[in-house]
Amino acid sequence: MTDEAAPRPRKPRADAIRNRERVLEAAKSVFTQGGAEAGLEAVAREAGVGIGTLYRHFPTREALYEAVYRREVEQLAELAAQLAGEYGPMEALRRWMRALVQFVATKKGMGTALALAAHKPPELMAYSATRFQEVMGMLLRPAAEAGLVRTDIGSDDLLKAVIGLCYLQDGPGWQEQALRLLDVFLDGLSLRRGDPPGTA
Amino acid sequence: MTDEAAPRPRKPRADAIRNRERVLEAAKSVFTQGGAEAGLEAVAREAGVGIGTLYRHFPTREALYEAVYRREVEQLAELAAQLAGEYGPMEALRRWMRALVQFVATKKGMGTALALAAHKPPELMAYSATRFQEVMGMLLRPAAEAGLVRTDIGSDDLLKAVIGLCYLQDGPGWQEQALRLLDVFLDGLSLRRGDPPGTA
DNA sequence: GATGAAGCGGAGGGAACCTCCGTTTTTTGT
DNA sequence: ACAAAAAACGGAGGTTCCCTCCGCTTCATC
Repeated sequence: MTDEAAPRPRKPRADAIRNRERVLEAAKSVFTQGGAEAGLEAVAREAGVGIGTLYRHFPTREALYEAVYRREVEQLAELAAQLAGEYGPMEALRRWMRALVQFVATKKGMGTALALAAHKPPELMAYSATRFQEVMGMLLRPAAEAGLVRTDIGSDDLLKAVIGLCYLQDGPGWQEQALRLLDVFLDGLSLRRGDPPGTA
Repeated sequence: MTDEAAPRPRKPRADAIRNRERVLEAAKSVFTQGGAEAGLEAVAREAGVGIGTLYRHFPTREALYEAVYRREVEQLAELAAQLAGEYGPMEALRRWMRALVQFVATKKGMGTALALAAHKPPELMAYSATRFQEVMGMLLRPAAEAGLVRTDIGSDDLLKAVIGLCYLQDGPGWQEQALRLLDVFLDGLSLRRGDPPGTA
């Protein structure tokens, strides 16, 4: 009942962190390839850890799904920063949005599974939507300031547009089509016509 | 290779039909209560048939999901005809839309599972959307002809509205809220204000 | 009724889930 | 550098569910 004093929290163990990361990597790979209901033991094997370790880090299947998802969102956000440093505003924007299409693509196979398990996705959705919008803004602003794009389209519009483009489609070969439509859209967004946006 | 002549198709057995129906009924109950990943043996038990029988009728879990879903869509359509005979246009419409809300409610728990399993849902979605729209039209037309509702709202709008109402919400107590919103919406649709829509 | 096709049931082999605990690794204190 | 203890590891194995297979029963037909 007396509140516990400072019990000197330990530094987290290095192998624990490493293993956690490995499992996430493996899970992403396995789920992407084998569908969302792939065996967890397969994930553990791929990660080179015991099944017990997997369960300690992610007590339920759903927890694992969620962690994978969050990690990918984060990586996508980091990609934006990287692209912004490497390319001009327009090209960075284009490349990032392409990556976003692919992200959504893999999620259509797996994210549905996420939605199923628990009903925690509301918070998750909000989280990723916010995160993505931040990133979009980060990429969009420089382009706007350089006078390269229309200024009446906000990052929220842009995000919705991409999601919309992806969710309208469904057949095979769909991804290509979505990417094509994305290019059209970005051309429309751009203010300078005529010069090929091509390589760097 | 020679095309087969008329091989005298047999009349389907009575017990087979009966059992099939029983399984569907049981599946609906079990899935609604215990979630979409409830054991299939539980379904068989509830239906009072052997597990083998279940698997003969529905070779995969997903096939069972789909059949349950289709059946419910069909029942909901029949309900419309019945309500149209029993109540006035406005009341029939209201009652049916309430049933639709509840339908969507159960589907949020189970339909997601449906989406997961195979990627057949595009066709399923189209099917039910079409079916529902037919029914909506059937209920809406009399109300419109009797001058009870605005005529600038079509059955497609109405359907989308309900789905929208349901999908915006998520917390507990959500269903009540959706029903309340539905009432508001229907009041807005109606041309005669002031009289309580209450009992029959 | 007789007959045989169609359907029924449930035992059982296999796969996946997840817990539990003896062993190993890492951190911390000296 | 070393020892002690906390934390994490691995995987055997109990449990649960999946789904096939086949001998028995029931129904439609003749």
